[in-house]
Order: sequence, then structure tokens, then C-alpha cells
Amino acid sequence: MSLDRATMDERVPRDFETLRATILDRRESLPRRIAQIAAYALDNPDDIAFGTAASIAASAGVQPSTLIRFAQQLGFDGFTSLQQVFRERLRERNSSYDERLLALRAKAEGGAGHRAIFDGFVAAASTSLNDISRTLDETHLEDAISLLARAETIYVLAKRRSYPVATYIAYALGKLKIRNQLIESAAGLNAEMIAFATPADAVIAISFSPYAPATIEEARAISERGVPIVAITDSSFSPLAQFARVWFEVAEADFAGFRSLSATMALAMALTVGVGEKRRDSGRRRKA
Amino acid sequence: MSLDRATMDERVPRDFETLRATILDRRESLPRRIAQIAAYALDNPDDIAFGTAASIAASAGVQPSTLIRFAQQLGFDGFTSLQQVFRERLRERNSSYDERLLALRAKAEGGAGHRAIFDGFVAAASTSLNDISRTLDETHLEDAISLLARAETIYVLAKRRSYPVATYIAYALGKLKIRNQLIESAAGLNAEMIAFATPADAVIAISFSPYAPATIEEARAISERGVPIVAITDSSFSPLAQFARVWFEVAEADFAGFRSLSATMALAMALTVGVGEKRRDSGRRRKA
DNA sequence: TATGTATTGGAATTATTATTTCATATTCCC
DNA sequence: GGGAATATGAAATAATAATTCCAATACATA
Repeated sequence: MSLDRATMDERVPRDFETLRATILDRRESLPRRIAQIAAYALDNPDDIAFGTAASIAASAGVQPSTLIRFAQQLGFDGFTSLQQVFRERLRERNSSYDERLLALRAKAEGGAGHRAIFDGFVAAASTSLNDISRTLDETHLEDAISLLARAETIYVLAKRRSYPVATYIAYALGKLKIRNQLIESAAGLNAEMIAFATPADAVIAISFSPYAPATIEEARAISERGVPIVAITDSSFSPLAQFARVWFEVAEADFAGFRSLSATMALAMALTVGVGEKRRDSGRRRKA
Repeated sequence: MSLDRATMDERVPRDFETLRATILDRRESLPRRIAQIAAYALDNPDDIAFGTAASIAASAGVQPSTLIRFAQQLGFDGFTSLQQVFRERLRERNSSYDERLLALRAKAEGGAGHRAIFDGFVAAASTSLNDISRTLDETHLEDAISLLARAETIYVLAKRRSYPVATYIAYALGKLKIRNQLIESAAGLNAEMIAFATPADAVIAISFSPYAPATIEEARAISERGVPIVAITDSSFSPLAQFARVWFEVAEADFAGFRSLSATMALAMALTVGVGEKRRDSGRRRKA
């Protein structure tokens, strides 16, 4: 007597993500037609959720029995229970994006557990991304990228909360082989570092209220040397905005006293990669 | 000779909103049981989309035949075609968000301008947040927070792409007055730093493929000292997962070769603030 | 190349589910 | 209050759909 599949196999996937992972995992070892229906299922999950075994099989170009074998191979006892997973997915995802955000936030504010905290940060990040996506000024983006693309060295200036963004910019610039210098205060050598900057360079400065005094001071010093500044900050009253040649207003939502960085990150990456592209293009043009 | 209903009535509702309006409009004039199922349908559209005539009728407290009469009264030729409208709604609703994302991404990939690059990063961040929001394992979160809350010092270990997250964690832990130590390689003192760690401490380690060898090496060294590790990484094959007491799988979407950090950031913040809360709570309890 | 094993296609079977029917109850009007 | 029209419940029936089965084929192994 042999154990049946349900006992033998690891537990049957109950949610779509697990199912997806399982399929992707076994993809290589699946027979041809089963693989065919597997690919179809991941590509057209809605069809699986709503179709009948026959209609799905027809669309995927296999026999209904193959569809059932596929389900069984995954540990389900038939097509119907496989379908449940696809339906559940729709149920969970069905609420519109904004509704989901609201729900998340409500849960985060009302709820007690740590999951609620997590939801709060996700909601804050989503909101911020949404906002910046609506409000970003395209002209500013173009101006900033042009300015930065001309720079010999790009200095990156940010402290405290904004510092992670600065490190990411520095990392990305490095990968793109763009000369850059992160101005950090570890050894207190910032003043000397700044003294190297010339008007042929440029600065990306990031600071949010309450503005780190060091950032402001260094931004002032460097702008007095005639080095153009691109600033990311949170309002037109920001001292950074005064020194900047181009500046972006980014409103980050906050949760539990910590503001999201997602919008700032997205903008920072767009600037960085934008500069990378611009340089490649003009480099090519110059050669041609 | 009288015209039949289909000819008499205005066209049957083809989309959910029209259907909803029609029902609301006729509500007053509907017979009791039909009104009952009508109310149920508007309150539980998902059930109508997925259920069988019998199951829906049971939930709504009517007979299956009533359900069919309801459909016919609205001009459909049976329950099945009524159900189509409810299914279509789910399909569209579900795709609206994804489509928006896809559109963003398509614009980003196809489009030329720098705005497209920005959109790409926003899309990547949104996707990542979405994913993690669905897949995060709550138990892991609780375990990780408990583990970290017990630690005397929390060490934060991450390089390169993950380094920004580490700096943000360090910043947040600092603000919450939680003792922590960022393991950075500036002065090459990492080995010495690690030597201070004891099993009473804990580590948050972050690394994504391709895993920075230094991160892996240091994680191994520190785990051999018996210091528990909470890891954030991208797959169960990650070397980090092996050393970790608790680990999270975070799938970040990428754009233009740079992966988003938004999901990792959200998780990192949840861990940090979660630890802060837990400590406050248990501190209070101990005093009481 | 022969032999056993795994895979596939297609029809037969079984099950589930929608729909119809009809008897009964309720409502509304004269 | 009586009768017609409408509404409802419950079970019978028809339809649709899932599953199983078996023969045919492809594939791997010796």
C-alpha cells in the first residue's frame, strides 16, 4: 500500500503566491503539456478564476484532462480546488487601490499588532509615491538632469534622515561610473572636501524639516563657491530652496514619527539614471 | 399579442454600475424576496461572482428559483448571464491597478523622456510594496521583533545596495534610543567590531543577490559566535537565510538595472519601530 | 532496437448546477 | 369576501461541467 499524493507531498499551496512559487520552482521538470498549461495559468490567472475546465483547456491548447492532471500534480485533488486559489486571489485583490490604501491605513491606525505597524509604513510609502507621481514638475526634472550631466564631479550632501538616500545615490552613481563624492561628516573633513568643488561640478542636496544645520551650512558654503545645487526638500520655505539652482518639493507621508523615503528615493534614482543616460547620449553624439 | 420582456425593457445592464443603478432605481417596486436578493447582491457582489445559484440563494435566505427570477426581472435570461456582470466587474477592478502600473512601466520602457525613467522607478516601488504587503509572514515579523527586542545591542549589517537601508535603520534605532552598531567597512575594523558581539545581542543583516561576499562572511562569523540573526534577503537560496534565526523574503521589482528599496525599507522600519514599541511595553510591565 | 514507463488525447461517466414546473400562498382589487 | 393576478417554495428536470478511464503515443533505458 502506498501513501496517496496528499500525504506524500508537502502541503498544497493555499494562496496564489505560494502556488506561483511552486509552479516556477517545478517548471523545469514538468511534462510538455503540463508546462504549457502552467505557463498559461500564470499568464492568465483571471481566466483560470472564471473559466470552466473545458474553456480554459481550449484557450491553453490542451485537453481538459491535462488541466486536471496539472492540478493534481500540484497536490490539489482536482481542477475545482485549484481554481479556488485563483478565485481567492481575485477576492483579495479586488478592492481598488485607493480603497486598499485606506484599509491599510485604518488597520494600521486602529490595529494593535506589529502587522499594523508594517501596514502603516507600506501605506505611508504608497501615499508618498502617489503624491509625487502627481506633482512632479517635469521641467524641473529635465533641468536638474541637464545640470548634473554637465558636472565633472557630483557631490552628494545629506544627513540624518536623508542620509540613506545620499548613500543610495552614491552607490548608483558609482555603478554608472559617474564621478561622485559623498559629503559625510565622519572625520569632520567636510569643509576641506567642499573646498575642492568648483563651478564645473554640481551638488545634489537633500534635507527635510527639521533641516540639519550642517547640511544647510555646507550647502551655503558650496553655493557661495559658485557650485550649482539641485535640492530635494519639503517646502519653498526650506533654506535649501534658497541656495538651489533647481529644487524639488517632495511631500513624504509619515507613520509613527518616521517619514517615508520612497518618493525621495524614486526621484533620486530618476535623477541618477537620467544623468547616466544623458551622458551616454551626449558622449555618443560627440564621437559621431 | 404583447411584446416579450426583452423587447419591452430597456437594454439589459452590461456593466456593474448600470446594473447597480437599475437595481437601486427599481428597489421600491420589487417583490419582497426579490428585493431581499437584490440587497444581498449589492452588499456581497463577490459572492455573486463566485458562488453557485444554490449557495448564493442559501446565503441570502431565498430559493434558487428566486435568484433566477431576479435575474430575469432585470432582463437577463438567467442567473448565469447576471453572474457574468459580477465577474466582469472583478476582472476589471482587479486589473485597474495592475494596468495602471503596467501602463506606467510601459511608458517608462517605451517612452523616451526622463519623466519615463521617473515613472519606472515609481512603478517598481509600488509593485514591490504591493508584493510585500501580500506576502509578508506575520509570524516571522513577530518572531523577529521579539528577538531584536531582547538584544542588548543591535548590530546592523549591509553593504552596497542594501547599505542605505542599514543607515536608515541605524538612524531610526538611534532616535528610539535603542543601542545599535552599524557594521561598515570604512576603516576595515569590522572583524574587531564583530568580536564584541555576544549571544545577548542580535543582528539585522540585509543582502540581495549578488550577495556581497563581505556581508556573507561577516554574517557567518557573527552567527558562529552565537549571535542571533534576523535576515532580509531575496530567496531561500540566499546564503544569509542559512545563518539566520528568522529571515524575510523580499522581492523588489527593478527598473533600469536598479532595484527598488521601498519594500525593504518598509519592512526595516516596521522591525525598528516594532522593537521600540515592544521595549516600551515590557519596560512598563517590569515597573508595574 | 526492444521493452517498460510516462504522457497525452479523446470519449464515457459521474457530479454538480441552472433552470423549469407546478402546487401553494399571498396580495390586491372589485 | 371572492376571485384574479402575482409571488413563493420545493422538487423534478435539463444542462453543463468535472472527472475518470483507456487506448495510443512518445520517451527513456538497457
